[in-house]
Amino acid sequence: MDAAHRSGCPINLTLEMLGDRWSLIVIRDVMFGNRRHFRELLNNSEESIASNILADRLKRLVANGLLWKRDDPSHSQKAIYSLAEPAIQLVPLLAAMGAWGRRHTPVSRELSVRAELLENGGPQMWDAFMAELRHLHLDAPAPARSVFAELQAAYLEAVQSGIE
Amino acid sequence: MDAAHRSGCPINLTLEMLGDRWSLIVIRDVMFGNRRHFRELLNNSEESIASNILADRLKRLVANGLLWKRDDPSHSQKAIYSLAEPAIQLVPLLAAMGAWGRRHTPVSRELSVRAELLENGGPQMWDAFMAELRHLHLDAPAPARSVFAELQAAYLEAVQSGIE
DNA sequence: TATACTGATTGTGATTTGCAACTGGTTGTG
DNA sequence: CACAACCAGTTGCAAATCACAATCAGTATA
Repeated sequence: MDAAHRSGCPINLTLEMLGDRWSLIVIRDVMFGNRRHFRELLNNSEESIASNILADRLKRLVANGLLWKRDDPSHSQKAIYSLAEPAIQLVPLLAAMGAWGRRHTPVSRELSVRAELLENGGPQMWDAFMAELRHLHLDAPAPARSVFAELQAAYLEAVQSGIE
Repeated sequence: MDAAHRSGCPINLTLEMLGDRWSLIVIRDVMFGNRRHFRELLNNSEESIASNILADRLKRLVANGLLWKRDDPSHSQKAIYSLAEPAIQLVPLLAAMGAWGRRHTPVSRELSVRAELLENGGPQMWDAFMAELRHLHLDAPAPARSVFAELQAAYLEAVQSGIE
């Protein structure tokens, strides 16, 4: 085992990889917001991440095999970040986090409708979502159901009904 | 909403409360190791937490309503830390973290048998475990099934079979 | 040529972390 | 009663990390 690790406990090792204030925010935005470029992640971030932190986290997540990076053919300087399989398998974890946060923290309604939908959908919905993420980020075929569209629709409806 | 929060997203708010390298380690040790005193948490910690960090985390977790503290009648200086309901509801989240860590990090076998059991047991086992935690940490009646004992037995067996 | 956009880096100060020593008090033992 | 062990922390300090704002050089667009 790598001496750099504090222990071989799965909870500890998960914490060592993702236990900071920004890593899962970045993954959340790539996953649920489909943000694939540095600037998209930087400017559309609800929590306004700093650019050096974002650069550092992207580098670390790529190094740890959670994201992967490729050139954008439309622009020689642009990079496209995608979820790797380990990050896709974080769906149940993020669903659990959303469910817990919805009960025990002061969430806003618009930002929690997706968490609610994902919680109620259960493992069946998570599997469908993961299949879709494999299509969007890896080379898997498109699944019949688009959980992404369902989540977006629910979010947009919540935003709309909040305005009017 | 409190202006101290970065956003009203449930994932973000969960991260603000628990997204550091130690908070969930402390909760894990109270929950799965049934460690209730400061020194138990300090000395038996697999990851060797520093005493000032432990003191800070315990204070924060109590302030945030995840743990609660009472005097130990057997010793005027001893304090007993217990899980509050929000922390008990972290069981599915910790199960998901364990399951992910088991697949994507270099876990040790002894320390991952509990995670495996908890993953395979599914929501039914998590509910039974939460009922038992409510008995151990709150004033709920004792449930018929002891998931705690099942987890400990599996862990001890793994340790045994590793030695011999 | 001017403007905006690309993924970052740099500099600075504030905060958090890790480590070791220490504190004031309590309890059990000879 | 003396003394060691134990109790929950606190203190001091160096190192690492974080947050914020300004900046960078190389594209693309007008």
